[in-house]
Amino acid sequence: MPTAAARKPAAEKRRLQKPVRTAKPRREAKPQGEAKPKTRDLILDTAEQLFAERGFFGVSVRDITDTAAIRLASVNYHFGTKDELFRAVVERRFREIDAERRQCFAALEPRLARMSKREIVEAVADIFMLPILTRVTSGEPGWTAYAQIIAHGANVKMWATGILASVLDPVARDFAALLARAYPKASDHTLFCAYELMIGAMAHALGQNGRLDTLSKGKYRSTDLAAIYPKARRFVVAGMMAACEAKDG
Amino acid sequence: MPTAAARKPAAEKRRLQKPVRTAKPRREAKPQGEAKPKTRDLILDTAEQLFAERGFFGVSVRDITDTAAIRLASVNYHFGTKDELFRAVVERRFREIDAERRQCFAALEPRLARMSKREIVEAVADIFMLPILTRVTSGEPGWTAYAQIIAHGANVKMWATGILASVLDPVARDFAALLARAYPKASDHTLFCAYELMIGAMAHALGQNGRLDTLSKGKYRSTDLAAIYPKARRFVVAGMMAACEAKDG
DNA sequence: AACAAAATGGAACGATCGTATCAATCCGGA
DNA sequence: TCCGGATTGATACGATCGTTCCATTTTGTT
Repeated sequence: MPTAAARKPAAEKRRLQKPVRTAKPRREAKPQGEAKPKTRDLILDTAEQLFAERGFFGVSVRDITDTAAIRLASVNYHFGTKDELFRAVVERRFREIDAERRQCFAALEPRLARMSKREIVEAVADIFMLPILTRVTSGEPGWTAYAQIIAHGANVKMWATGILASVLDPVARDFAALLARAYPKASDHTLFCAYELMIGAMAHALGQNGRLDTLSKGKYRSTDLAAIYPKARRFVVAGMMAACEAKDG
Repeated sequence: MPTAAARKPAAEKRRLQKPVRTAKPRREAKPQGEAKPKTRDLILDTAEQLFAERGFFGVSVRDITDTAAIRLASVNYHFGTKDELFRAVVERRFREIDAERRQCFAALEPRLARMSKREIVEAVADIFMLPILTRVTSGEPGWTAYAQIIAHGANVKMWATGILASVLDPVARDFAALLARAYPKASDHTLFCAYELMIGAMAHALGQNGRLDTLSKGKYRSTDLAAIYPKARRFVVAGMMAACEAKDG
């Protein structure tokens, strides 16, 4: 069990003592188009894995560099601070997911007028889940780690309204707007609640927290998302429809 | 933004260097029945608040003692290690919640045979939520913090299968067994999935992560659980029924 | 081959970490 | 009033934290 942590005032004080950032040589994106982004991606992959397991504060930069067998200065060179590294870890995967989601939205738009309420709600669930689900089940462990980081962060105010807000917010509005097409008379409160409840249920499933394993004494696995998703889909579709159809909403 | 963290091998190494615990004078429970549990409860309250805000690794013992204006040694005296303090924080509230839930189960048992599927599923949602919901909405901030700690931990494998497992596990089985009374033909996989999906949705709402505030630009508040719960209840009841009624379950 | 830029290796800084020690103080029962 | 255990104050220790610096090596381009 790891133990240490950091005191908030400390970091602030240290930063205040040296306010002038010494214009360090730091790359934003690699100029070479293809072959050798070794260290940078290795840092991202390793950090992603460790952040997923123990959270931002549970991982030190030295944990990452030791695991990846690289030197401490490389992290500072490529990413600057630990915060910026975390942000880079999240944004790398998010870009890919977000692009696919936007394509799905665009493809859906012309068909929307002819879709039933249920079909629209099913589209909300699928557009949210399928892009990340297919990647998680594809086998690349990085996507599982990313899903866990999001599941983790979405349930902590500090992250959900902090670093992750820029990632979570725009999509949320898109989804709520889509829900509104099925339920134009539902209030914003109802739409946002329905969406957030879906997020909670889906994130809990995506997080692969191992509870299904212990509850079933090893008979089922929380990593078997292929078996879980059909049930999760039914759950959230029925849930969102029930929430949005309430008279008082 | 706080920064530091701890390296796992470090704590283990340190513990290994001094394996003999020097039988310290540490109380398990206060002998005095009433008036003066000042410091001990102050530590618990402060730790609870900070753990809820930044998580276990985001809070140092000195954060707690500084905030509470007490001395560092008192934490070690009353609780031993930081891990034991965290466990004590969780278990204090859990005992109260768990007792009430067991009463609810007992009170429900004689009526179960005459209840509809829907009524049983509604009972699952209510018995899970109402004990903690009434306390959170009662105004004591400690219960909000506790809810956030659980919401946080339930979505991280490390906690959900670690320290929190002893808290989450027995209740989960009770609830799954209750669900099985409504859906005797549903598989364990279906029942556990339905229950866990409810946990995910409810925990996300209980966590009061502030996303409802930002999404609605301040119009609604994620802390207004009285407005959210009716919708969450409809959501999870419909969701669990839909999940359990699937033919392939 | 030569050279500037990109990247790494190695070491260090000061701050903070969890935990422990121990004398001084508090406090209820005798 | 006194006394012994419960509790606190003050301080310390070694380890680890995030971050930085600079000399050295690698690398792409001329």
